[in-house]
Amino acid sequence: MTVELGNIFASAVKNSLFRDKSILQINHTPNSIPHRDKQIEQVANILASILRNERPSNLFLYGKTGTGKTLSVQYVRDELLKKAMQMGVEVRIEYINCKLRKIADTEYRILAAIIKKLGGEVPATGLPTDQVYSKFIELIDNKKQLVVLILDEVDQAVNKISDGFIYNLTRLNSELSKAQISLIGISNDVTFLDNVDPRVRSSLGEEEIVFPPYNALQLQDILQERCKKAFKDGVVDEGVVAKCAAYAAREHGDARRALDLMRIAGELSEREQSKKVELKFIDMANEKIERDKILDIVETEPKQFQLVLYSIFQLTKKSKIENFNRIFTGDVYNFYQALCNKTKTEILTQRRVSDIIAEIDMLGLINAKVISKGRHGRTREIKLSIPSNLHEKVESIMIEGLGL
DNA sequence: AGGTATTCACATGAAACTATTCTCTGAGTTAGG
DNA sequence: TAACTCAGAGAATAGTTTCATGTGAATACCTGT
Repeated sequence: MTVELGNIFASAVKNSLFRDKSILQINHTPNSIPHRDKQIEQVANILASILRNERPSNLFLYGKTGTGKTLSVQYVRDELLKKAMQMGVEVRIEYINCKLRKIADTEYRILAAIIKKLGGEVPATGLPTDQVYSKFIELIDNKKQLVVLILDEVDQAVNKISDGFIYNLTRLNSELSKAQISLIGISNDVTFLDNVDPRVRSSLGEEEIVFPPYNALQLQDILQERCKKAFKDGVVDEGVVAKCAAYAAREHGDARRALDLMRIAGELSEREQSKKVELKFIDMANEKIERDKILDIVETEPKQFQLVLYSIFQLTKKSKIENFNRIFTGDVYNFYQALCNKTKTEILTQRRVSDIIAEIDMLGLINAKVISKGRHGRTREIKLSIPSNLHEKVESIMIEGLGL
């Protein structure tokens, strides 16, 4: 039996609620950035010295996710490059996201990524790091120019690698004869500069700018503006935008989250053949985002993580039946060992499993709290924090993934 | 009763090891002149 | 003799093990009343 797809497609086109969905996508760069005037101005002020051919101060930006840091810097960068072009000033401003796994999450790879952006070539491995440094120097020092490196999510890089590499970068200026480098560090972690080598702190933090979270009203503005362009007229009510903003404001004012929510709510409304984006779709979108995130994590984590998670899963189940409500690291490890024997997998040390538990905690799948049981030692008390309507689905994914 | 010292069961840290992937180098091999 | 092949040395990285040290508070152990 053939399904009549023609109708589905036809109505999909006709009933589209979107004018331009890409406006709500996270990589979209809007041409105005509301409620960030002050920060943009500050960044611009500091970088403006480029136009006088002076090296700008190193700059450090921090604020939670989705507070417009990256967007603001990109914006200033674009404007500045235009201006510099007009004035014939030699500048390179390169943006590197230090969190991208396999691309720029180690000292070597960050350097390699920069070099690549500057037009050089570096093999993925096999070269000593200092050789990569000299290649970098060679590449930029051939003429008088200013090089600004924007390092997004530096905190990630630094606690993965050590702060030595930022120090190296700042120190590089003394080895350059013609060119000069400035750094712009961007971090989500407000406390990042506190636990970092003082030399790095003073050089990277020559100037600091804080991006506070958006409040619900500001988020509403942002959403309002984008919705006007992204959706067709009359599709989104005032109340819907307000609710969406309120949801995101609860999550530490994350604009990215708000936009995602809006976009997915739109998609869901379309799928349901609704003429408008209704309030209930915001709720559904919220659930869907959460759900997709969890399922994605569970599917993509490596086998050992799944084994540990599966152990926690089973123990949680057992604890409900037998009524002993608390689960500790030791319990998990025992179950895990048994599970490894059963699946003929090699058993990791408790040390490692302890770290894995901590990592699963970071991912938000469980809630692990270090507690002391007094004479009975110190452990993590572990609680599953996957909503119960997903349990079945998650369990089947793991069973399949582990071949149980 | 009130105070302190112990002790448990891991947490947390640092270093070292392993396997894999990749480059570079130089010895040995090959083919053409 | 130039070009080519291939093994071995050296690097980077991810994931782990080994060794070492840290730790919060329930309990055991005193002490003096």
